[in-house]
Amino acid sequence: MNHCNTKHISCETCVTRKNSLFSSLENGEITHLDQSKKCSFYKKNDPLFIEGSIPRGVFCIHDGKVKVFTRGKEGKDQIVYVAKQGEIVGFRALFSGDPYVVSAATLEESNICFVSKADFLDMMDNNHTLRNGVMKELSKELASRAEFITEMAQKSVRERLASILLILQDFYEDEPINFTREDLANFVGTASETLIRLLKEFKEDGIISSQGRKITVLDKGRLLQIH
Amino acid sequence: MNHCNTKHISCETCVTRKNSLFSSLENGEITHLDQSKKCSFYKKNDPLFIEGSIPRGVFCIHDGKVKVFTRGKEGKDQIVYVAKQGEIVGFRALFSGDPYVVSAATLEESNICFVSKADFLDMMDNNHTLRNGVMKELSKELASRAEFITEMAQKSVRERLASILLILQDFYEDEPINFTREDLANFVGTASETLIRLLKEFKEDGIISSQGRKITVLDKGRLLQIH
DNA sequence: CGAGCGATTGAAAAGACTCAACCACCGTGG
DNA sequence: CCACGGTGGTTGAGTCTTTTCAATCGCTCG
Repeated sequence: MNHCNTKHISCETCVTRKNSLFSSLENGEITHLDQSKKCSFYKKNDPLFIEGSIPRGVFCIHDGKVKVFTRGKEGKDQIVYVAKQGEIVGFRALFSGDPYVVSAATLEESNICFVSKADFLDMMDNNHTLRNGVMKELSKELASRAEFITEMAQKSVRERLASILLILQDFYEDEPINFTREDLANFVGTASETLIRLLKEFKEDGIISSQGRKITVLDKGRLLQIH
Repeated sequence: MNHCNTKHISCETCVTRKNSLFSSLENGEITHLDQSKKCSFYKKNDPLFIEGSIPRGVFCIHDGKVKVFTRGKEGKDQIVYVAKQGEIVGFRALFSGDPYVVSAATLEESNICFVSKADFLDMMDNNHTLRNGVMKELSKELASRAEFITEMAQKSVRERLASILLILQDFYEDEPINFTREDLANFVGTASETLIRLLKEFKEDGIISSQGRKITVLDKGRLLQIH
């Protein structure tokens, strides 16, 4: 493992938790969770889990950002999802009993807690609200993937890039988008050369600006039109 | 509605049910289900539900086949899933409280039972096995969509067609694939002209044969290589 | 018989990919 | 301090794939 254990983050006082799926936990549950979970610091690009391996629990992002991707054709990654602070990653894999079909890795330095499968499933069984939250999450994710399939299958690379930039602008809130060209190409599903040329066009059209690898969306409206 | 109510199909003796998510129901539950559900006959291409409308229950396919699709760019449909006998369609939408983001329609004449949202959620609450089955379904579906995204984003139309033919061959078991070129194009995510040209090539290469709209896979191995 | 729809073909144009080369930046070790 | 190597970013040119548009064909249904 690349990441290392780090100072314990208390669930009880954790502000991130309050806005997460775990917001409904009761005191007893929080205490138990606090005792059994493991907190780790991840450097940029450290893996959380890898396609084909067996799920042993879920990952709770205290701070930082994570990409979820599959290894596609000739080892080219395809990003299917990005998660940030407050999101829980990897619970989808716990129910089927199958190995992961996706991998996850950090996009930047992150603090992430690990909750074992047994603990998570126990909480799911006992806590109705948590269970409903998880079901809701699964449904939303399923819906968003149906839309993403359509996006990928029907749209040109230019249109896909516009959509992804909108997704990422939202994901990064105020801050500029901080993705390598490679990762961006792996999200849009194109060659990095093509991606770079399109970014250049968007830049010339005043739709985005960029400094180094950081991209800022200037004209959201125009991106929506392309998309 | 295009479909019409039809002779009641008894859940108790239903062979289809025994291999479905509802296999775990107990006698009391079956009786209740039997009383409250509605059975209908659907002609080919009749809609089950439509993107944007509010989910009111789930659809249980007694016999027949169903496509699940989104309306994409310029009204072009994108098929994201196909379901057949024994599958329950539409339960993904019940948990989020949001309108459908996909539509569903029959691919052929089908008999399909409708179970109300309240009944379905009640059974979910009370029946642990059903609940686990549903969670498992959701997870599997999520996994398969992640792979499908990668497929669509990274592969050429030719490769995508090969994959889809493999999926459909499995779906149709022994029988020939019975899809309009339009639907096939809407699954692969391409123009129907392109689809037709590629089918012709596959046919010339002896990989498939076709009579009218029916397609038979002759050489699965070669399709796997393309894919 | 004629309308209309799905299937098919052809030709031209647009889009995207590949390959090859080059640049720019950054951290390392001499 | 600077040369070095490596990685990620950028550009150009040629090629292949895919789309688009237009036209034709064949069949079914009223």
